[in-house]
Amino acid sequence: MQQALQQKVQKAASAIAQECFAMRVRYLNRSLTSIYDEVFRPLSITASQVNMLVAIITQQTLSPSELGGILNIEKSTLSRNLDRMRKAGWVEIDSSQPGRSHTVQASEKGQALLLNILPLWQKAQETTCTLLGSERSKAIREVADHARSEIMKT
Amino acid sequence: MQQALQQKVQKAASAIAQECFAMRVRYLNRSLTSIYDEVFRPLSITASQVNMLVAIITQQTLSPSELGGILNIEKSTLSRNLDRMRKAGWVEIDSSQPGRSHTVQASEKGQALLLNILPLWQKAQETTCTLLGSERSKAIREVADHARSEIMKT
DNA sequence: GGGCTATTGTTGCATATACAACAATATATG
DNA sequence: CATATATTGTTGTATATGCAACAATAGCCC
Repeated sequence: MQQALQQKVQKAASAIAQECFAMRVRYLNRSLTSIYDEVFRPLSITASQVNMLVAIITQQTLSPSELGGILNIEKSTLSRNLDRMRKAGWVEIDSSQPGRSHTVQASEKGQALLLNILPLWQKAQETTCTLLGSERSKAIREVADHARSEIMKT
Repeated sequence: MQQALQQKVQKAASAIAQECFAMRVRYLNRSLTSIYDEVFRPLSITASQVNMLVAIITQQTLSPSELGGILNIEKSTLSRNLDRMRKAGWVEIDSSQPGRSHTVQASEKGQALLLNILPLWQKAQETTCTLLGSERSKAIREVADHARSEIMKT
């Protein structure tokens, strides 16, 4: 490969490495998810599942598609994630009205679990805050909440 | 379930929903990754693979474990991701010294691909900047780069 | 009402991710 | 030098994620 081309390639790689937003949120995702997954492990629940459980309990009852809208999770992903949580006994899914939009809600077991999750979550939250610093932690909230409001518009 | 307990559960869920960092970076990850995946689709490469290719080209040559350190990706994940990229012909993996640390580098095809990726990446980058606003975009960079420097210390 | 379209959910397939266990090698320590 | 320990990489297993295609239903327009 020519010298000139090589330099172009290097410059392109450097530019992307120094600027890319996707690379950065993906890095943060891996790093923070591992913190939360680790503290939740004694309860055999993942960070992803805690997120879903929290959203379901907050909303009391809702359809899978509404939940997908709130969390911006694709319907097929949600379908299988919910199925795992149903098998674990944390949520109940009412598919009685055939074909109609299903309803999802937390079971008693799922609600009780959340109370055990809370102190573990607080620990992970603190670890994260220490890692990022409190100013940057606030920034994460601000950015994500803004993105969510923008995405929900559409 | 008792009324008092129900309230505790609701409060816990609200607190987590309003504060959780993991929920937020996971949301951003899904939202931004889909923007980049979409623009890269014509080249049959994913955002994750672009990240890896960029890191490899920037470093010129390095071992899988070094790459894992840079991107904070678990070694087993990396092993399989690299294998897919090798099969696609974008990287070369030298395992000649048996048992010793392997070396990874981009192939000519991989380097040429990066030049085609660049304009698509710029488009995704702009879309993201419009979605987040330029101040918040800067904040993402600041937070992730700080986290990376903290994590690299250890 | 009848047909067209949009919404909702599932399934097949592929990639991304990580833990645990393993194998092989490298390094340190006595 | 020999053994104990640490590093490196792969493989088995499981969850998380999304696209495409499909099925079923709901809603709309005439």
